[in-house]
Amino acid sequence: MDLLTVGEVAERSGFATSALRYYEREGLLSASRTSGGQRRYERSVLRRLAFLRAARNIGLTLDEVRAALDSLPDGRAPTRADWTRLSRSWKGRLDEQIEALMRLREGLDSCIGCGCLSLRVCAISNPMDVAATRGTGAVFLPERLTVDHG
Amino acid sequence: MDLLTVGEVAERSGFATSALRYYEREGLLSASRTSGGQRRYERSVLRRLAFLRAARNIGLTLDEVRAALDSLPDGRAPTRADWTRLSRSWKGRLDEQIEALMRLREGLDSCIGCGCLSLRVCAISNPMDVAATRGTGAVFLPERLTVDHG
DNA sequence: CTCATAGTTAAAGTCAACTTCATGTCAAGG
DNA sequence: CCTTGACATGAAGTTGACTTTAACTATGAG
Repeated sequence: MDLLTVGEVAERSGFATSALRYYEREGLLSASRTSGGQRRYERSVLRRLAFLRAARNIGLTLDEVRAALDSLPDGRAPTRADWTRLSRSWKGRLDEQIEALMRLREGLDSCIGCGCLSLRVCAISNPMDVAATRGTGAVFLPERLTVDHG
Repeated sequence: MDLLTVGEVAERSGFATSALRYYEREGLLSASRTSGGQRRYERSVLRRLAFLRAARNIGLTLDEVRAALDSLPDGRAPTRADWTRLSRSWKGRLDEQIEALMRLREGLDSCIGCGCLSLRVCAISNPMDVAATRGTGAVFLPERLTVDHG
């Protein structure tokens, strides 16, 4: 058997079938159809899904994943340059995230160390002064990390 | 003026008034009312909101923030023990997050270094082997970081 | 007293990334 | 041929953390 059913792809990739159909609607995946209308996937879809999972793990949105995938012309395999470029940009994002969290942790460490009795005098819990001088909004983290879903 | 209006609290805390009302509905905040029904906040609410923002920055859900705030009896100021306990548990969470991201970055580094031409042979893009032996789902990150909103 | 500004409510909308549901069709072993 | 389990679709539901809307009221400077 050369082509895979949606169930087989689901099992092999770890994505739910509903997710696979969703990705197809979103233009991230494609599949041929049987005469009866059922999806049949080529094996290469597994690589694509692996890429997708890795990207999602790193925190990319589906829009970003789509952009990355679209930068790889459909027929050909990704070149070394493609892959280097993509993974390097991912690394940059990871670097940023890690740095932001480490800064946060540093603040927390000094706060535990100082043994302050009240939240009033503690820098990490009472960043209003910072907010006052820098405007409202993000205090500890870069914008991107503090704006979640709302 | 001893008590603050919702607008003043919004400006000083950086939260939108709609967020402040939402927090009140959710039992995270409280305020007295004027004869006309408008909210009037005590100054201490600013500390509470600072705590809230710090916690949210670290990635706690509102449920978790509520639990933390509920562990501080309403009338009294948080003791040193309270504060140490809370910030220590936050640090643990940060440590975990940082470690997960660093592991991810390491995989990415080795992947860039190896110069593999195809996603097929690359560990970070093609974790199916791992998935096959460890079951489906999280590949690079601990469960908590990979399960987002769905 | 007037009027702009700021406040009130309940209910519905938003966003991302899916999942669930209702209803109906396909594929393949016996 | 029949049945069972997998697959199809569109529409609606889920989650968390808010925001927006609509319709109305309070506050306080002038």
